[in-house]
Amino acid sequence: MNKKIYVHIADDHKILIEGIIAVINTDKEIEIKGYSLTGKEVIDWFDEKRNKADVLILDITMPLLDGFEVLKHFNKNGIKQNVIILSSYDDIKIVQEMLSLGCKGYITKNSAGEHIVDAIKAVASGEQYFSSDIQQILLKSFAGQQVPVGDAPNKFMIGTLTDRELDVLKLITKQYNSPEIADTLNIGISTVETHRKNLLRKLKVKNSVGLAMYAVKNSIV
Amino acid sequence: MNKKIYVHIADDHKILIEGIIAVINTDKEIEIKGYSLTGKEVIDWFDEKRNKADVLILDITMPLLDGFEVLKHFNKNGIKQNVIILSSYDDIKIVQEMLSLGCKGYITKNSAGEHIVDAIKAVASGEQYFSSDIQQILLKSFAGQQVPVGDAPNKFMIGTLTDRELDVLKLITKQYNSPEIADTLNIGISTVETHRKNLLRKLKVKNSVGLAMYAVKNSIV
DNA sequence: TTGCTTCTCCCTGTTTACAGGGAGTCTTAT
DNA sequence: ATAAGACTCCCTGTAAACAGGGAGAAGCAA
Repeated sequence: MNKKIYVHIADDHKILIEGIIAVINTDKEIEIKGYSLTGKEVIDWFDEKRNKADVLILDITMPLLDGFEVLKHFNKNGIKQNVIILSSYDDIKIVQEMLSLGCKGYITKNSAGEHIVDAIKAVASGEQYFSSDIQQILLKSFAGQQVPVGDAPNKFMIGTLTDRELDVLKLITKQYNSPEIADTLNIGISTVETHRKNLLRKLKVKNSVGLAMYAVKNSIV
Repeated sequence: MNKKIYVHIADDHKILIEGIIAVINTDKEIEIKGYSLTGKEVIDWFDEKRNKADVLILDITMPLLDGFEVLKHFNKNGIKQNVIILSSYDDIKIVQEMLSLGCKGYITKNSAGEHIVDAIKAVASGEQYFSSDIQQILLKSFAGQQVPVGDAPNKFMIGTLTDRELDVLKLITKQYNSPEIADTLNIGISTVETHRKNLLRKLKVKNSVGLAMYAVKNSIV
């Protein structure tokens, strides 16, 4: 038998984590090396505490920092980490975004537990792994005439949004006003309004509602 | 040892169900008698198949029919069923709505797995059970001067919106401002703003972005 | 008839968003 | 070294949204 595969799990629902641990523990080859309930905990676990894991099971929706931000942090700091996204989202744009951020696997929470075990082993050995529903939508996006039709300009613009603009946009969709956004991001209100102006201009929408609708259509939220 | 407690689980995430089963199986007193992935499956399981369970673990967010609809169906058909809500929502209004619909327990997915076992045993013996975070917000709602009983939570206000309010809401999502909406509907700006106020109050959102997000989530647009 | 709801419109304010500028610092790439 | 982009903050305004009231007309049901 080869050496054990060490796994870290990040999800904001503790019950789900415990469940996954229970499922995984049926396999002698895999060992859980800790878990996190927020994106910040994940980063701390890998950064400050210098921990290591062969595979990170990562949820997208988490407090403080979400899965996107975690992967961005890894990339920015040159951390090479095998990541399997475990999410309830099966949106093609989210999957593509995660792939471009370097995740090695993507399974939905609709999957059976055994698939997690399969995914972990596959990714640990350098392969990729996608649950069947994700495989299907990936195939469609390749075979079919590429993504939804109408928003060619939008799709183009999404990449041109800066990190900070995305931060502001996400908070706008949470019904934060400018002072609240400023407070959350620790920047001035003027700065928030500058980002707002640039968002309105870049995305060619009229007002905050347009920003929110854009965010929804493009699965930013 | 007394007789076993039979439990049915309903959640749209199969992984979570498997996890809960794994956690519950550590307790000899409790036995899983089936699970459902949608609200419709739950109703079928209890109705058509004449199955019984001492406790139903019920998620709120599910396809076809959600947790609210399941409880409403039980009430309408005179089915007395011990229900524990297992949800990621910790909103006081949702908790109160569920209590008024007759649920006997409410635990969040942030809870530890052992709390599920505790909750099942408590509810099976006729008691109520709330996880600590739910207890806190319930206490707050009693202690604080806020008594938000009158209105149901977001998801169920949709039926209470009037035709005119829906007209306004749809135009808001198209990034119309109040003067433009007034012009489109041939009514006064004051009237539009009255509808806006009522929408904000009924749907319990902060601003137009909240209205737009609500419209998207509830497939109004 | 009485009561309820919807739809309409008005009033007085305050707060926020939007428009259109400028400008300094910092990092990154050429 | 210079240029470009990102991020930050400031200014002056106007337009719109939000908050909390009141109130009349029409329709419908108990």
